[in-house]
Amino acid sequence: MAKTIAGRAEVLPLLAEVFRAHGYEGTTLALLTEATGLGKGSLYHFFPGGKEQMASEVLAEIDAWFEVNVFVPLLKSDDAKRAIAGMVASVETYFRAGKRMCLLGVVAVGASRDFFAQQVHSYFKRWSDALTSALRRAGETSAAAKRKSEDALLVIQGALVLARALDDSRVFTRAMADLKDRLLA
Amino acid sequence: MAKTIAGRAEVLPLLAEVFRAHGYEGTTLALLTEATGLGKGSLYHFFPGGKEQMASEVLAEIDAWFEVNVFVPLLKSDDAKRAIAGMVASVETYFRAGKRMCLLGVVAVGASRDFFAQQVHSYFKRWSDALTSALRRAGETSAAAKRKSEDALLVIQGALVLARALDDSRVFTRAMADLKDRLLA
DNA sequence: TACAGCCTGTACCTATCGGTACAAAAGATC
DNA sequence: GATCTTTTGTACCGATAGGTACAGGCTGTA
Repeated sequence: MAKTIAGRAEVLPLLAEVFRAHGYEGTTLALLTEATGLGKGSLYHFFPGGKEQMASEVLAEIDAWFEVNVFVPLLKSDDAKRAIAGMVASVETYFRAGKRMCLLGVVAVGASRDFFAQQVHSYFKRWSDALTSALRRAGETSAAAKRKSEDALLVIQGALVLARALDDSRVFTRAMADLKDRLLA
Repeated sequence: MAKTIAGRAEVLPLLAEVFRAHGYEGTTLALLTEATGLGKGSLYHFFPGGKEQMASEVLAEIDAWFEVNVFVPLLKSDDAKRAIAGMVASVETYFRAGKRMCLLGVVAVGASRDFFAQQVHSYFKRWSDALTSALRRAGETSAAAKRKSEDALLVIQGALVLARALDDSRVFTRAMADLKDRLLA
């Protein structure tokens, strides 16, 4: 019982890295068994829904991480500016200073978006709403907060893409520094 | 002879749309034959290198389009500000107001980046350099021009990702309007 | 109309895809 | 240690992947 849950919790991050690196369509069962050390038997035991279920659960886990570490602080913190700065810092560590892609973004870009449209939409919407809330509490007008929050999300995604395209993670680091300034200006 | 070249020129855009919509790994020969109406025989006659060659030539064609319509104007125009505004307008039409993905970005994000790293890198680097040049001529300092140009590229990519994730092309339109203001400020 | 190219459709190839079946193993429970 | 459940490896499945072979059709030029 306890073992099962523990096993799942250990396996999900490994699956996540494969999906991140290869995208949904590029990820094969062979890649997944290799990365986890688990045979197909085990994988399908834990995830009877196969590849699609694995991706969906990985997405859910990432979502949960952001919920706890990013959205809630943004929504509940007494010090909104501090929460915003914290968000930028979290994002920077989470994406390994630009060396790690955003799986939600990767999925959004591919054809698999249709399968996970709901999860992808919800993730970005909730993030945007949380940041908008913090921005308003930090003194922005409602309209400005909304615009800035949308801008922030798109800068993060774009910085990840460009850093990878140019194979230069400093692009991401610089963008995060600029973003922080712009959000707290 | 003439027919061959014409055929190629007609086929490439059709291939491009398939790669855009499905990514490199998600694109299958079946999809490609369906989209072009050409059988495998014809496809392999034109592109003996198969899927990889098709993608590479599509990338090259897109690159050429940007070279002519974006990079050169940015580099050579007498009126730098006008050229920058023109770039934003071109980008907006090219990406169909956010409904069309950037294939170079899509490739950069996937595992296929390794195959096309050179082409992807060159595209973004040349774009960035061209925009930097225009910004300097428009009165920016060298450092500010470089930063703003990098920022512009990343905003474009990010806006495409976020617009697709939220399934709302207005995200892209708004981002382009903001971008124009920021570049010409 | 004959001939020489280019072009195309069909059949076929092997490897791998995602997924299933199931029996043996390994753990837990008593 | 016997029994019952969870976990695993292996073999296998049909479908499809990307790619090749090649015979014939089509096109121009003469």
